[in-house]
Amino acid sequence: MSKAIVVPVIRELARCYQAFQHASDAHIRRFGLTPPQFDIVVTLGNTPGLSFKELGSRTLITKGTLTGVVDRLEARGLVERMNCPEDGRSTLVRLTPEGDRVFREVFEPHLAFLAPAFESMPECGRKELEKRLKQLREALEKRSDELDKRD
Amino acid sequence: MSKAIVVPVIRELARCYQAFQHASDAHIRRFGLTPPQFDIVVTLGNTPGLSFKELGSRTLITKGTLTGVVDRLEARGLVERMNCPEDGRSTLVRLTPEGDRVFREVFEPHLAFLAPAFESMPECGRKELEKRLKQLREALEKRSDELDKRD
DNA sequence: TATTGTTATACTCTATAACTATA
DNA sequence: TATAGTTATAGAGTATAACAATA
Repeated sequence: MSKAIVVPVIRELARCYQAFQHASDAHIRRFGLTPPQFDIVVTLGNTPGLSFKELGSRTLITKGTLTGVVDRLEARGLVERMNCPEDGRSTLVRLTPEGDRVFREVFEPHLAFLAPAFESMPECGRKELEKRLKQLREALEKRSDELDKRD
Repeated sequence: MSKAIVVPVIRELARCYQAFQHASDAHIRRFGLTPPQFDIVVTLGNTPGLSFKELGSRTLITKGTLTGVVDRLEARGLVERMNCPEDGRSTLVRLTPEGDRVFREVFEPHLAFLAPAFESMPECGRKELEKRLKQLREALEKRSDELDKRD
């Protein structure tokens, strides 16, 4: 019976992520960014720029949606589009200096704000959690591949 | 330095939940439900009905949004509104027989589909993960309370 | 032919604030 | 006065499919 095994862990995973989201969203909105926009800014942070394809696969935002989210960030001067020298079909997105400033001003305080929650857990507990989450993620990704294969 | 502590665990938490979402969303959409709609149906499953207030706090959907999501589920005949006998201001939402049927037909296969990912982890690993996630969640909830207090 | 990104469409979700009715 | 839910508004995200340019 799969239910007894799956439900308790899923519930905790979902509730934990929701708690994270809840703490994050309220904090992020104070800086005038939506969660997907914040996701993009953070993903682009400390990179030389990423293609739409890569940005999409890292954030799980599909390409049609991504165009819109990037448009809005571009309109606000936080990111810019660049032609990709290696592949004429590809467009790179990178943070502008202003975007980089926002990344640093938003991301660092955001982490500092969340830190107490993580510091309350012993070092070994965090390591353990990290390891188990990684295991589960990899197993879940295999399930997604399985679903894709059915099409 | 908070960054070194927070980032790796958050990243794994986020990636793991994304992997779960990714596997779930694709699966759920095959049944014609959006993720928030599925969330509502699952939350109402095996209950005698919940008030909007309770439904909102369990799913983290704010009240204005919730009205719309419930409207769409009601239009499809999956849920129904009922007056609350104890409090005239309150409205209860519960699954219709059809909604209950969908709950069982969608939720069980959904779990069965995800199960292999969880079964790949040893029993003690799941328990450990569950425990750590709960700890982290409680700590994160405290951070949210902290943010609320500032207003 | 396949891939990258854009555009177009239609709908859902979202925050927010004003509103109604009950308590 | 406070609370539960609705309505109104405006914007953002979403899936999907058709499209252009390049590989």
